[in-house]
Amino acid sequence: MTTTGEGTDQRAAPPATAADLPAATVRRLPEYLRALGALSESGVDTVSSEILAGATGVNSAMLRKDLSQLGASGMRGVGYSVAALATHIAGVLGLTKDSRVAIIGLGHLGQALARYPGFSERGFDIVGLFDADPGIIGRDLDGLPVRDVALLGRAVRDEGINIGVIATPGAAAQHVADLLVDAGVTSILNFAPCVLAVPQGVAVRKVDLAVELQILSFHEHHKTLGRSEAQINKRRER
Amino acid sequence: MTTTGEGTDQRAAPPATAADLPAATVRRLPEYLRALGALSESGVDTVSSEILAGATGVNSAMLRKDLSQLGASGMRGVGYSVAALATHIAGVLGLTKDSRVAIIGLGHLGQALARYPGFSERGFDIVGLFDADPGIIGRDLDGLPVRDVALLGRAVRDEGINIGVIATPGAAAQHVADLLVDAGVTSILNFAPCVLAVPQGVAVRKVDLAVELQILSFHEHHKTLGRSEAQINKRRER
DNA sequence: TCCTGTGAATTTCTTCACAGCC
DNA sequence: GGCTGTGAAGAAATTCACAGGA
Repeated sequence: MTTTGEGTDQRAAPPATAADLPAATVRRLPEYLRALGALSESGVDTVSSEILAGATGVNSAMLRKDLSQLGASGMRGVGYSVAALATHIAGVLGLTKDSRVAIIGLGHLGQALARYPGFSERGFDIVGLFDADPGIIGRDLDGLPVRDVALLGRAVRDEGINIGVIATPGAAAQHVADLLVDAGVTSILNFAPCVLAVPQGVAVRKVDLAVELQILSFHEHHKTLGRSEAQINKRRER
Repeated sequence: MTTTGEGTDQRAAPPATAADLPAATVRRLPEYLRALGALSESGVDTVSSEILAGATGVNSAMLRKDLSQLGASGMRGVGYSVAALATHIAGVLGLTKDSRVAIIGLGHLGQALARYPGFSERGFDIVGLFDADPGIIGRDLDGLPVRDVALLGRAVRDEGINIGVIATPGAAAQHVADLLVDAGVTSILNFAPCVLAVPQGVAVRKVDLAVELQILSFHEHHKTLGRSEAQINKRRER
């Protein structure tokens, strides 16, 4: 995973809530949700764990275990209600209210993120764009102006921004993270190739595009040595 | 994370090679490499596991275990040679020879990827751009023309492309993956929001930007519900 | 003394396999 | 018969803790 910022909870057993879901389960929930959306559009209204697992590349027992941990419940002999399950997962993920996102750093990647339709489609409103480069400040991206990063803290407070996406060069990323944290943001998605230091309680997820390619490079490099293991891929008719 | 394509190895013990590295270790190697590069630029030439672990956000015992599995070896009482370790890791990852990458789908995201300097900086040469949209085919991106995706198979073979990056809409992704696989590509990085079916032996890694935000949304949603967390502000370090 | 390398313990994640309900 | 929910087993990943070399 390419992720940091997880909190470790060593507190004496509190009443179990959805907040106690294993990290591995949380990672899979968005995937389930996407598959459910696709099924829903195809007019399917009930689905078995076997089918849904196939559509998301996981084992069906794991899927059932994940769902039972949510408190979601299927019907024995029948399966899960697509609509009910989607609603339930969306609720657990907190997608019932839209999040307000700021993107900091509007180079090529930041601009692509700003225009990525997948964000607004899934309830993430991009409400602020910030950069430090005077040559970029003032530009307009699909109706949103790029503002000076010096205005970031105030904007976070005034505009209810709760997620920050950092797409700056590595050298600027820590400074931006500090600004976000000081303004009260507790969720950060970091595309810069560096590890961010943040206080406990702030969640950081990191996506490094070059890292992904390097992992592929490893597989490519060692494939000749007679291995395979893709296994998620049961082959499929096509 | 938000990643797939990892293998589970249930084969009877083959001669141990670098190819048998645990998936979790492989995922961390690029991160170590990046940190080593930064140290190297700062003129540091020896580093302890404690320091390097700090720079990459992992536990020092895990770092040592990872490195010892590579066959890399440090000097007791001293640490690791930054240069030697970087060379060693790059070798294991197969970064000694440049990879040849094709990007398929040149919407906003694909264009940003095509221009992302991090790829070429780390030895990934983008040598082909492909799209199905006549309005995009023929455009020029920093000197590379966007070609018709119908030419993809031939280009893979003629130009030695060994990694495919899919940045198309979800509906087109499986078709593109099939083209890549049929042409002999065995490493695919998928940005489309769907699970790809590929034969065994093909490595697929998936990056879904919206998934990352949804995971953050979960943390955001449950942070308030989480127990008091009296000392959310442990603050410190950086 | 400082730091690596590693067995053992621990925790987390995944799969199996089957009881129970429709 | 089909399918969920789950205890128990198994595998993987992580951390501990310390022996031993420089």
